[in-house]
Amino acid sequence: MSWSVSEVRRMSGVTSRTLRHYHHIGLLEPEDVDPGGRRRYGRRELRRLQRILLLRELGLGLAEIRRVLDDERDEVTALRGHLSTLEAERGRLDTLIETVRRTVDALEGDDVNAIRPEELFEGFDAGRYEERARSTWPEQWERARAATEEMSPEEADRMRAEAVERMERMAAHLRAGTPVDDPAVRAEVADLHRGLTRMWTPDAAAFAHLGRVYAEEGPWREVHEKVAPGLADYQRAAMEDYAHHVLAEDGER
Amino acid sequence: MSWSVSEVRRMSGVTSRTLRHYHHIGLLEPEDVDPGGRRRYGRRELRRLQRILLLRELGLGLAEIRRVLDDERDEVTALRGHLSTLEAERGRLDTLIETVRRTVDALEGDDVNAIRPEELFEGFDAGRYEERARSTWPEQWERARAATEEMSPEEADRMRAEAVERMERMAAHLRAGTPVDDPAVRAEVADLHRGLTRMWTPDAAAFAHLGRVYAEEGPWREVHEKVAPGLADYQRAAMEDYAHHVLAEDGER
DNA sequence: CTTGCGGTTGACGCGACGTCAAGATCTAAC
DNA sequence: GTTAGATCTTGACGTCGCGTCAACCGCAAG
Repeated sequence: MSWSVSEVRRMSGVTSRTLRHYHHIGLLEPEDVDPGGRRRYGRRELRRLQRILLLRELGLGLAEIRRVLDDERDEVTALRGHLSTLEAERGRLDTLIETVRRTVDALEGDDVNAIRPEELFEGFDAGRYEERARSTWPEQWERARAATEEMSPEEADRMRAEAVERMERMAAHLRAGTPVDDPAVRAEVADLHRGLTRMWTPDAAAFAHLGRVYAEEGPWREVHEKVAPGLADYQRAAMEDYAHHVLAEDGER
Repeated sequence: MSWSVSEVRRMSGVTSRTLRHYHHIGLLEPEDVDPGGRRRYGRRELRRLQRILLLRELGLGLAEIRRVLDDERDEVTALRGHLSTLEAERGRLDTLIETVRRTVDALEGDDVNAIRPEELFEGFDAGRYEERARSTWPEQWERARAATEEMSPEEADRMRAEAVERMERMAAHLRAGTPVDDPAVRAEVADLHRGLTRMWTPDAAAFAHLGRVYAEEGPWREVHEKVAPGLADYQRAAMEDYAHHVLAEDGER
């Protein structure tokens, strides 16, 4: 008793292409092939196909399925390994979904979540930092002061708005659990760095220091934390990573 | 101010291959290409790359990203669409994980979940059905009776064990939410059908009827429900589908 | 003899690149 | 000027599980 491709197709619902594929990769060989080259499947093959389909439905890859069926690799072990893969995947999806949802909310500007720059920087007093900046990098401080002085109010507003946008994007990375050395975060920090070069060009040490200043207790930190909890520290870590691995000459691999 | 491939790589962490890929598919064109053919990226391109990386991190495909960036397609709309895709995917994963977990439990034979055939068929009385079977298909009933009479006790045990295994597999399909016309379920039912042919060869009507008998109130149903709630009805549906679409000549497409 | 069915073997396509392989070009050292 | 070495280029194949043509072949019925 043996069955042709179309009979197997009718019985099991798999397409002939799938059967050919399984034959090709040696996962399911026909019982025999008649002189005309047509495949014939016996009872054993149908049982095997049945097991293949069950395991496939459970999400195992064909290579893994072959290992289970041929090497008689322990099915339970294989499935348990697969299970943790699946759970990790679901965890990834969970945070991804959460991140996308928040990003949508932020972009929508729901009035509730909307952060207006004026409000964010309200009561902001950089005075405390001026002193130190002036004494540590007097030249850069002078250039920065000159640059900000030349700015029109509209320009200043736009800069603040841009800063908020950057914070929002950074917060998205933070919520996604993206490591600080990920390309996307690197690109973001690189952009921040490029933005700063309009006033001065911080080297590795200065850039890392700036990150730490942002994260210190004080108005800078508050502004960041108002956008998202943990943002200040996250950004500091990202900036330090950038300083070490990108700006420092000896930091590259 | 422009940057070479390796500079961009250092800044953003993307590989040169990725940049070439994005160039190839027109997602990110270099600002210009010098006479030697080397790519150079400007500030605009870096900003674009940054947005690409953010959207990619949120799980969007490159085609979708291009649509958002070029046609200025609404970012929020795109993300919301994406969000529902992600949520559907997570739902799929949820049931998949649950199914795999239960399958592992069943295979492990945790003593707790182990269903011993003797126990399952304990107190089983097919007598109520014999009457009807004998009157409806007298010939087949006679063949079945003869076949079972010839069986050794070991054979009978093995048959019961096989029946339990089949029920377990069916239960896995049920819990996975697999539709009854899925290849994997078809293959399972086909196997059941082949098993029956050792005694007789039911046609479409008889096979569908057998499915309904299994699902009726009574010991057959109880045996199935003991393995998994809903199994009796699920199997009936699967058998009816098989009868209509596979066994019936006019049922195929 | 033709038509049609059911089967066959390639081969490309998908998505987002990784990974060689072979050659071209730029930079610094000699 | 030459040459080594770093950097960069363009192909092209591999991944995973098949879907989807395209072209052809053998067999039975009209």
